[in-house]
Amino acid sequence: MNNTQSKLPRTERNPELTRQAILDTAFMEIFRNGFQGMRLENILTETGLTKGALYHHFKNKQTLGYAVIEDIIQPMIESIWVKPLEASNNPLDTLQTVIKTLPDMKPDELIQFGCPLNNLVQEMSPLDEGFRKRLDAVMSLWHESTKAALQAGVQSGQIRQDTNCEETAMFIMAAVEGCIGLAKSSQSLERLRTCLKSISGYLASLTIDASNR
Amino acid sequence: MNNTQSKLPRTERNPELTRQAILDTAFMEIFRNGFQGMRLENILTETGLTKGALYHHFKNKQTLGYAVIEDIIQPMIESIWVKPLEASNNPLDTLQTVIKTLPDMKPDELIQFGCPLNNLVQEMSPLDEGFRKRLDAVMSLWHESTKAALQAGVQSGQIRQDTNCEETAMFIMAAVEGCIGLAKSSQSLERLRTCLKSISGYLASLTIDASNR
DNA sequence: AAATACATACATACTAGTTGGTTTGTCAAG
DNA sequence: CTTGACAAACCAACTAGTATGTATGTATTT
Repeated sequence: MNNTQSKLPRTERNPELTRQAILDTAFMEIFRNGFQGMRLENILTETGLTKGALYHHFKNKQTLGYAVIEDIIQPMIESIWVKPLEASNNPLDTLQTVIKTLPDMKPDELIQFGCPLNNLVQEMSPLDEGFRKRLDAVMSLWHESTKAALQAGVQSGQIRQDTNCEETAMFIMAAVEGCIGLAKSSQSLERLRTCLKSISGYLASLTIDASNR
Repeated sequence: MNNTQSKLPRTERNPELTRQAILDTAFMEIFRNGFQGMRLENILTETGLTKGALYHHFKNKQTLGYAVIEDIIQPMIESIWVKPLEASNNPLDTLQTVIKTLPDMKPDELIQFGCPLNNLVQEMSPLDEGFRKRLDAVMSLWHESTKAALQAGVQSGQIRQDTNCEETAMFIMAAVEGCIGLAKSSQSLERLRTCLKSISGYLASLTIDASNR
């Protein structure tokens, strides 16, 4: 009787669905055009909603942006990085796998628009402290799980004991974002793959057999 | 008699100075707020010019953006990376030096606003093909000089023969941009330094003595 | 169980401010 | 005296945000 399947049941009221539809659309608009380039009007036409609905659920454009970070981007990072690494019994291998399979998820979007998290960091961190804090919090989540994966590699004897996991984790994050960003200027999936491959090479250089110091 | 010292001589006419003043101011505004966030009005107030002057020298906002890439950002990349690497008789060492001394140039700006080139790549590449092409051209310049430095390292016997200089150069660029971008979310110069240090570590892993394959 | 009261979830219409861009005029230089 | 290099005033489009109205759901009272 009730159509919870359809995205936006016009006749019925479903605040949860409505809010989620706004968030999803806002995310894609921000992903494509940046936060400053996002137009509320586009969200309304794409969702079929009106200003009243939007401003009922969100105080203003800024807080809508905050909500996109917390409710869309953070869960995204958690599902791609945090959860797989936590669930794995060989986090180092999982880390390699995640990096390697990254371009397979949504190749077109990844090449064209890059990383939603990094995009917002680069655009909004210097402009809005509220953005910066929330984005930094997500980065910290990612950093912690990556660091833990490396520490597991050290404990399992896969990685050299003298590895600074804190710094190495940061470098891996930087490298991943750098690779994705680099592919954007050339719009080349091939370039992204080869660039990510270098990260694997770097990780390999941290293994015991690769060192003879 | 003529005051070429002052930025903008009001009474006299100096189209070259005027154009440069617009470009310089536009660059800083783009650097801080992004291209979409840049307001022509701000450029006018900061330069003391009017709409007439701006639209005399530039057709529209878009071509002003293009000119900033070609006349400001490209020379910047050339002076920081290309020229030092070309002039050096030990390009690999010079590469290390450039990376290491990067945070010393304009630390505050670098942490707060990141890399002007990468900022524009991330923001505008997906939105405007004209931007993408021009930005990709600058990236290619940077890539060529970095690749040449690595090849010099191979020829001098500092780097392993089996190194893929093309791919490694791309990875270094990605890593550099990634490190700068990472520092932005935390606004930490310290983090930038340690992150860049990891690039040196990676370069070290390419040297002959570090490999035992 | 029905009526009342109130809150939630939107829709419609409008506004104030912004912003890129244009038109026209003017002054200096070659 | 013609062209280049600006200045001043203006315009049309856009855009976030608001004011107001309305339909629907829900709790309370009787």
